[in-house]
Amino acid sequence: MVDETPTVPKDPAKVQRILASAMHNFAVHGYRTTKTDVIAQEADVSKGIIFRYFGNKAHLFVAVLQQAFDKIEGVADYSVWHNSTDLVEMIVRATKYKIELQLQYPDEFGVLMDGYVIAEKAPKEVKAGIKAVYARATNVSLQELITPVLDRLELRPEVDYDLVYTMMTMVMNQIQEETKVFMKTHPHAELTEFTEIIEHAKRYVGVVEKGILRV
Amino acid sequence: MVDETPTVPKDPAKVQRILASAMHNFAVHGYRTTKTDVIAQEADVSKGIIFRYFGNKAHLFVAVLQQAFDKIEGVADYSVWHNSTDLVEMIVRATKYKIELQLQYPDEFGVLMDGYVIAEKAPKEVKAGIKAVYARATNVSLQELITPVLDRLELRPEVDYDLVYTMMTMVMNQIQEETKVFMKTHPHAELTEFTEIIEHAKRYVGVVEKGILRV
Amino acid sequence: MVDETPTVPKDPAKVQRILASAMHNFAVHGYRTTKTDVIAQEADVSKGIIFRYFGNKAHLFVAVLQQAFDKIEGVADYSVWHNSTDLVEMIVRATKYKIELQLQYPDEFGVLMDGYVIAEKAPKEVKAGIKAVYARATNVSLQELITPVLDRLELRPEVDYDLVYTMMTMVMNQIQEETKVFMKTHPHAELTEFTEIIEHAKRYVGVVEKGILRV
Amino acid sequence: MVDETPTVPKDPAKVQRILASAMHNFAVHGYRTTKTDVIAQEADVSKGIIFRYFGNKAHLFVAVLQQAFDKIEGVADYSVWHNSTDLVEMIVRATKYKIELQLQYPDEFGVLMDGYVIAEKAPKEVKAGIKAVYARATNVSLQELITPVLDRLELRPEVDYDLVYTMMTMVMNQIQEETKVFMKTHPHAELTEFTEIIEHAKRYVGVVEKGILRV
DNA sequence: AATGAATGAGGCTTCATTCAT
DNA sequence: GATGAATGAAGCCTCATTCAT
Repeated sequence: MVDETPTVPKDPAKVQRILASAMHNFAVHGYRTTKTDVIAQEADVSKGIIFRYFGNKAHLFVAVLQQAFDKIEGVADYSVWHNSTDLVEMIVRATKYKIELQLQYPDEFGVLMDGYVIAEKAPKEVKAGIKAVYARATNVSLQELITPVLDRLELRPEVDYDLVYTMMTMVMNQIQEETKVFMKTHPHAELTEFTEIIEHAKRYVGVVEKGILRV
Repeated sequence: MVDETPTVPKDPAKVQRILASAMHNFAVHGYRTTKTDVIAQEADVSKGIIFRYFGNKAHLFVAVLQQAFDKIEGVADYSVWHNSTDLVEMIVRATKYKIELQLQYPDEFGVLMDGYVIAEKAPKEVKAGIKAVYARATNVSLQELITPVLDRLELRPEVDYDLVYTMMTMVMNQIQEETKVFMKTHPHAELTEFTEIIEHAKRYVGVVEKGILRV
Repeated sequence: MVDETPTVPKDPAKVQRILASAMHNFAVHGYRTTKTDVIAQEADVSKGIIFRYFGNKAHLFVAVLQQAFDKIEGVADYSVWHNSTDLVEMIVRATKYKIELQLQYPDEFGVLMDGYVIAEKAPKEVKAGIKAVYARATNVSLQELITPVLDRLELRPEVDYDLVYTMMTMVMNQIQEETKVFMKTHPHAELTEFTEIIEHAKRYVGVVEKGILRV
Repeated sequence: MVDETPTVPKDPAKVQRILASAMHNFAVHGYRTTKTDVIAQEADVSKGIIFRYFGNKAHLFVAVLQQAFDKIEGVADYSVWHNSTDLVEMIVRATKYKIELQLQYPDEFGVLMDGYVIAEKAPKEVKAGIKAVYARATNVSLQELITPVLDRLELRPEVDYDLVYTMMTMVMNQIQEETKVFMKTHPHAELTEFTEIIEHAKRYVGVVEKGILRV
């Protein structure tokens, strides 16, 4: 990894305004449709400074992606996940927490959500950068978070931890999707309005635990 | 629904070649990266005719999306889904069938997969069109396909059909994802090479049916 | 050598107008200072067509250089040089002829004159192209044109053909320089107004033949 | 002569560093390709001061050109030229001396060499300035240096001093060119390696004196 | 009706110049 | 007076769309 723009002193306030503006635009409009002019304008900086700070649009995108990760990662409170006695409690906590994050950092979530999708279609200059960010970011695996909870449970013999991990991922994805949909129709919703989704989460995990069939 | 270009007589053969070429390009490169020049060239058609037939690139994309749906929809053999005695059998049949479709119509699947993602970021002219297509397409619900099977099962009291439907959707999405990943690394794979994924499908439905916990 | 822009049909009239406009601008203003907008405007074509035809500014410059060579080469009448009985006659003919060419193709001469100078400072993409043009162009050497004349002369023993060739090159360069200066102050001069320069040429060759010292 | 920036107190050390840095960059990369950032950086000076001291890039270039002249002029030892008994001796001395200068001040020579070429293509703001420098610089004419030597020689009747002067200029130009070529392939050559070029110089002057024809 | 060459608005990027500190 | 971060005009190039043939 080469530092793209060797040592350009950066005004942190401006860097943040640029990243915020870019974050928002990339999240809402995607990579290609976002114009550097607009980013500059919304960040209340000159167009030139973007290139001074980030080299080019592609690098800016990668920086945005990285910041999205860092921000989410930085505020992530894994204790929320760990100290649960059962999967339902865990999914409830996790869901609440994730929704809160999403309400607080909607653009960061937006960018991360389709960052990988974008990577495929993106000019190859961005591709590598994006993949690098994602690679660096996959340190904390959901699997190891679930493990302690599973250790307290007695699983059916044909069920291994990997299977549970995958099932929980499915549930999280589903909740994520429901959240996304709800947020689109209720942009200014607060956590309390998501009770229904959390109820869903419980039911999904209920199925994962006990199945749908009467014994 | 607006008819894009009022009354233009169209050569069906050319329409098909254009749609096929556009389908492939949109699937592989995405909307913005795909160039009308290339579409025209691969369709062995003049560039002008694309605009005469479809008005503009956005409309063409919507038409492509529509055709993707129609094609998939047209070949869909719902009997495959219906006549199953249990969910595992159903998911196995469905998965096999879906993989076959994907192998046969990779571009159609590709376009449909990120059509909705694209919709968000797309110039608003396309947005409505895409949504319309997806709206029209959700007629045949997975739910009603599952229902006959569920009617034969005895469910736990707190489980309703909607819940099962959602759980099965999750499983299908997961399988879809696994298939996509596998196909990227094995572009010319045949159905027989997907046995592992089908095994996964079975296990996922197993969990949905019986849960992970030892009774 | 790769054909830069595979098979773009070109309107010869426009190609010529572009080349002419570019030729003039490059000759007068140099590579960097010349703007593609201006070239297009003066050629009465759209900006886009320049890139359609020539790929980019660098390729356009090389094409201009090549055409300058071709044009000069194409009209070059080497018999003018050959059939001379002595060096003075030869230089007179050659000078007249070269002046005529310069009056007729001032821009071509201008471009060729500092093409090599430009090459040094030019973006490296142009560099190779320019060198290639010059390499291709050095087929007919001045040396072999002079040789037949020299064969008829009796040279002093310490003088070889190479020396004479170099001396004649110096004289040609000097005449070239004088012509350039004169043309700058008399842009619309005709051949008859160059008699003084031709007289100079005679005197220079006179010195080359007989020296300045009284025997 | 316009004083570019009326009355700005200048730190002589910085002025020199700027001029040196600019000299080198202009010599190596040419006017357009040279960036003020790089000049400032290499001069270990802020970019702002360049504009405070020199007004703009164009004026800086003129100043550089002027300094190149002054430096060369300042170290020029005309006695080298004067006290020669014949032209060959003179050209040998002169050539050696000029090569030494060139080895010592390559950038100054480089700038002067294509300063005039640049003048033509330069933004007209510079044009006048450059011409002014060259005009001021041609005070000491080669002609008057040669004159004393010529006074000792007996010339053929049709040969006047002007003619000799021009012939000697040609020779000097030729030598200059050969030197330039040699130095490009041998950047760190020392004077002793230029013996061949000096031999050439002798031969050229030999021809100027005695001609190529056997009497 | 079809063609595909031509158009030009619009995007990214550079770099001389300014000006707040 | 000096600094160097910030500015934005200006340049190159792309590609959806048009229109003469």
